[in-house]
Amino acid sequence: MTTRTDAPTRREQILKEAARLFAERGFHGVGVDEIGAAVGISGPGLYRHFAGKDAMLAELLVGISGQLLTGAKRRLAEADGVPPEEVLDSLIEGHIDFALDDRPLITLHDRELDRLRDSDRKLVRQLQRQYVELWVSVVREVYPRLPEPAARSAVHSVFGLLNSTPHLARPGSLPGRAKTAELLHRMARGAFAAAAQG
Amino acid sequence: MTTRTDAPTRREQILKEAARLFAERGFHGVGVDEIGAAVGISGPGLYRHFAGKDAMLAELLVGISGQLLTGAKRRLAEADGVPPEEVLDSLIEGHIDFALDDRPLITLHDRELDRLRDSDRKLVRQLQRQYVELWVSVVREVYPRLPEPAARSAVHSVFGLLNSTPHLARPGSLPGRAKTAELLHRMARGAFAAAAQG
DNA sequence: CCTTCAGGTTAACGACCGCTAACCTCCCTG
DNA sequence: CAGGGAGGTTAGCGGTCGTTAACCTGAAGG
Repeated sequence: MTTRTDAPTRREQILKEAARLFAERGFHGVGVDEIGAAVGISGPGLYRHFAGKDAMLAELLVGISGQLLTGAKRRLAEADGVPPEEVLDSLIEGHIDFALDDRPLITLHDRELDRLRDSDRKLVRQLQRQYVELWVSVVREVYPRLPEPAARSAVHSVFGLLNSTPHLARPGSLPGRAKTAELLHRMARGAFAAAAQG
Repeated sequence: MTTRTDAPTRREQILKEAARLFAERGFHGVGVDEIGAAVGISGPGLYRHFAGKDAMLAELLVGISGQLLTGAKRRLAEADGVPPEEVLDSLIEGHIDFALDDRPLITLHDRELDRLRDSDRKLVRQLQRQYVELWVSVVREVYPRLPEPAARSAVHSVFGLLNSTPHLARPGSLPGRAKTAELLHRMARGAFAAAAQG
């Protein structure tokens, strides 16, 4: 874990608020003035930190995809000799942590991809594909009888399940973060198990 | 089943194309000229059929929510004396049919709700809530030991799972509609079962 | 045959939005 | 203590977009 104690840079503030606003009202629904206002500067001041509105979205989406992939790779690298069931649990846990802690990013991740420049979109898709394939390989180790296309569909569907956290009640009303994480984890495992039981 | 054989009205054409475009590029990302062009008329001609762009989105979202709720109510009404497991299967089947046959609508359904006028948004949310509560009650009949908050979370998560169909490969490359529907169905049941196994 | 009206058309207006230009003001550093 | 860059500011330009206005046309109906 690389925990940070130092204050966030202005750039990071902007990205965080932009993510929240984009998730709430959509990329085209948010003006640069609003993003600026959210961090206490106004409008064109943002251009001291980013080339443009598109660049903010690109950095957010590339960051998310990269972070997910990097985390998954790390988990896989650390799992030498560990039974595949536990590796899958680790992947699920990592994804749930992300979905619960960075809901706006999860929302953006599958919602605003098409608003990117071609090159950025290709990069993000490539990272996403690697992430999916990594999951598929682990799932097929746990359930060798599951054909690859079905495994891939199952992985996408489980992502849909785990990424449903933004639709869950506003933080506070749900049975607590730990309970929610555990429920999601169990459901994901149950879904995979059922998928394999063809 | 109320199958239609007559040609779609211009209004319906517009709604269908608008749904596709909104799903592809987002509500704010589509201009009225594009919607018009998609049905062979241009721009302001749309205003002979709708009060404005907002009205199209509103009609789409209210329509989706209402259709889902109506279908679920019908399934429940037809299930007198049927074991709750089969009722749940019927609900799942209905939702999968919708998700597979109307992907753009499913996409819009949880993506552009916030772009609605207050009154329309309240209506849609009310319909959605009724739909969720209907599922919750059936789920709790099948799994009486599952507490209500957990059941509600589980239902939302399963919706996420079932609504993942737009992310599945373009039609044709996946293992066939029937196979996909069956896989999704199995996973949904597995997810619920695992949720109940606290 | 004239009227009416549904369903189009193009022109244009007003608002908004992303972005640039020009300028200001600290604070750091040689 | 000069000066220069980092990080703001406001004014404003150019383009886009939703919407309205004004006009046209073909088919139905008395």
